[in-house]
Amino acid sequence: MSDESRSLNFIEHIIEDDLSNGMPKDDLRFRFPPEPNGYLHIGHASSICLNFGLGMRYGAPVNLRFDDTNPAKEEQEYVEAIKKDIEWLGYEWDTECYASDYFQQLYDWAVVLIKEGKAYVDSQSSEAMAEQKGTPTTPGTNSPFRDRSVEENLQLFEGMKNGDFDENTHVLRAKIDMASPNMLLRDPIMYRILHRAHHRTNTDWCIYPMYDWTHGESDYIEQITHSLCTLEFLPHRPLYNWFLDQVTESDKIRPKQREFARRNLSHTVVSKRKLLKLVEEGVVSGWDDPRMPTLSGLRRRGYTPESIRSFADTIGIAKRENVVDVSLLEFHAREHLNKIAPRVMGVLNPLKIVITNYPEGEEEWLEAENNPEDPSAGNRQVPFSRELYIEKEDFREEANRKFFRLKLGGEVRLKNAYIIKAESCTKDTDGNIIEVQCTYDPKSKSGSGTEESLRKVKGTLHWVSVKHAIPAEVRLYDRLFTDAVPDGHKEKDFMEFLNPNSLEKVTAYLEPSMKDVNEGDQFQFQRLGYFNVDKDSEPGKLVFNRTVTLRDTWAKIEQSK
RNA sequence: UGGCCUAUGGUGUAAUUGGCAACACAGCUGAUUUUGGUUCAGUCGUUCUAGGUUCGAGUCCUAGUAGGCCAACCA
Repeated sequence: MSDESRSLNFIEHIIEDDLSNGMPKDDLRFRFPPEPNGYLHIGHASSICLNFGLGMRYGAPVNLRFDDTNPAKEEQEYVEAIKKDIEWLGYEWDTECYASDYFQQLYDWAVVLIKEGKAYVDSQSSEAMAEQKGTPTTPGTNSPFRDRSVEENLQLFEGMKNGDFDENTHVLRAKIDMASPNMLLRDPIMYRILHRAHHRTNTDWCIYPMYDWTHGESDYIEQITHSLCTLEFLPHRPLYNWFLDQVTESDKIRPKQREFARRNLSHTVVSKRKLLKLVEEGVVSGWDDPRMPTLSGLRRRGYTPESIRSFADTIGIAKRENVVDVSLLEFHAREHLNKIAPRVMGVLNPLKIVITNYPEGEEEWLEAENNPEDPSAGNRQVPFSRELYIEKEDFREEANRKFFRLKLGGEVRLKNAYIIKAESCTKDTDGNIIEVQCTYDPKSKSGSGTEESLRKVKGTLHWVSVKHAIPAEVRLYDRLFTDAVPDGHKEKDFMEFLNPNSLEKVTAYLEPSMKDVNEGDQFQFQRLGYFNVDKDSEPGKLVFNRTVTLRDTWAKIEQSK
């Protein structure tokens, strides 16, 4: 992938600077460090594309490291889901690592810190410690246990490790500065007691290291050169460096943490906590509900990895707050799907038309192009007969000349078939149009080359033959939230902005070529949008998801009225 | 109100590091089209404010304003 024309983002500038200041290119190493406590979402995709993209750009290894220091929240299920998502995106990690692999090393280093008088066991309640911590505007005060002897600390810490104490009775703290203007430097907790089984170390440990103590040291152990994280960790950087100072040897690479702004997507939320709430409250069917901004949801919805990668590449990376409009993501989906999705005809909202001058009982199979963007996709046959379905919206009894569709006395082209003219229509007792009687011009057959077939008529409609149509469930999705930034309101909960119409299920009628499709297959239903086969499909009962509609300038004209 | 970060069209991101503010999306016009799709052409619109340094400032300095982050035994 050559992208020489693309300008560098600020992270790449930092790396280029390091390189020109003598860092050997071969030293470069990155990592993607998810916590296995939830599913990856579109925000993570940016981070994945950043780190793995850097790896590809510089030919550097990228580790996948699970930040699994909290057995209370983390599960193996998430590990598997995360690996699947990264592979799906098309990236390969160098080494699969776990912070839990480093528990012993971390413990040994903690003992060293205690011996050097740089860490101590505090035996207060969390409330008491919180109180002593002070506030951003007032300094904290020292813990009464801050000056315990090294021997006592060592003994207590070992007791903690051996499971001699209950949870919440002791913690190990770094001895830094209770008056620091940076709250994180006010004697941060390094270890807490947790009598919990860990998904990998089981019950080997009764104490678990905290994020700050773990992350930088893990980077150091793996010899990561550039540890990239989101902006909320920026105040952690001095602490990251302080911990690194305690262990770094001069002949080894000292990782550097740099921070970028997390990407927000409009009309959704990207926070594991909020997404979890949607799942738990049954607002969506699960983490992979096609309305979810999770990678598994987007995948099920029909977004391709290519489209997500090009999206991530386009929005780039920077340090300011941002809300990327979801229409940009949709653009990338359409751009890719337009190239690869075979075209088929399907009617979502059927209206029956009868071609009165077409012989009863007769049918013929017409040639249809599979993809005008890709001639190698070939052709297929679609059946034509006397009774057809078209979209309800494609017929009006009367309409002005801007309406390029079927109206009484007017002509349209049926895609791949004939030119028809609407002669009359029938209504039910409520006045709803239930059938349109049309005539066709037998000489106007598509591709026949006749003078009639070359006539220009303004509208072209998609259609299916009633007799040959396959009914299928089609799920039409809309934005999950009605507000562009549902969690951006101080007084209102994001749940108040849920879109009640984010899912509509209809029975559609599809051309018979769709009989043998498989889960995940993607199509363009002509004039409607891109759809894929959902995993809920069963033999004889197809289910489709609408990935995204086609660009619809007609809808815009209608809306603006 | 302590510390830190950020501020460029409607949105996102650039600007050869102090030298003509650009790219994509969205919007709007038009052309092409057997998808009101695609494609093509065009168009709209931008450096938070006030000072300062400089021949020259989006970029550097000062002050202000606005937004964000920080007081979990979460990450």
